[in-house]
Amino acid sequence: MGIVLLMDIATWNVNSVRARLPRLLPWLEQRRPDVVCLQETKCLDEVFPREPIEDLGYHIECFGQKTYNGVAILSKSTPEDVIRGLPGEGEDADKRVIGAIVDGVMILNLYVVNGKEVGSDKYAYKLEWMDRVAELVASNYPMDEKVVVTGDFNVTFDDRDIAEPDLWRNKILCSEAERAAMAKIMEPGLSDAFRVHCEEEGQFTWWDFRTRGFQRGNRGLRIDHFLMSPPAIEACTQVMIDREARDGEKPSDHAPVIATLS
DNA sequence: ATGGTGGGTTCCCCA
Repeated sequence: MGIVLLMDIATWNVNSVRARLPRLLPWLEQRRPDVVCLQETKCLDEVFPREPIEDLGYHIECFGQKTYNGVAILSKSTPEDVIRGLPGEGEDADKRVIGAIVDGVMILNLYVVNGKEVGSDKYAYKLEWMDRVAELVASNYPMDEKVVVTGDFNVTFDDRDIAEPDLWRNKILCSEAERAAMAKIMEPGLSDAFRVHCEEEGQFTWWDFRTRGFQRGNRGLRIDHFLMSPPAIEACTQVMIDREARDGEKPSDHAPVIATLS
């Protein structure tokens, strides 16, 4: 008799955890995910809004900075073996990585560098940063364990992940080098869990505020992902994009994505 | 259309 696992793991780029509290708190109450990986929390750990989230029964592990970036893991069970940042980083490095083991599942939560524009300095930084993530995954995450690498990857896999693929051809979030960097992260044995369950095009997780892409006919991209090891893929029964959370008053520009392991 | 909107901070940056 093994342990019965029934676990909803969510990922959500909230674009400021403090600004998003009026959406995050009711969403936690409604969806009650067991684990929530947040990105772009945009605050120092000492001002992370712990109380209202703890009141809903969540442990909080956060790794933030002022203004930019910031990640957190909320979990109903106590997280173990928490890691913050990439190996060898200095104190001033971007806060983009937090990991933990929750109920035996090895979770790695990433806010991947955006990269601004193909060929820019930030683009080079993105590729180099993703290379370091690949190193971490290859050396510290055994593929015979349940491994879930999730977050905002700022990379699409193929044309199905892009509302207007010809407009985005070889642009940021869609270039071959970014996709190769994704493939390198996944090389030890991770798969795109969403595509195990859904082959359809037009399934997006991010819509640009500036072009009003959500309101103007679902003009989005799929850039928030669940990469899973074979035992996690085996346990994963569905991956759903919660479009409702992208609608309404003061949403983030990203929808949450929820994976169920059973 | 090299913008647009939104969040955080500072008189602009990042997405």
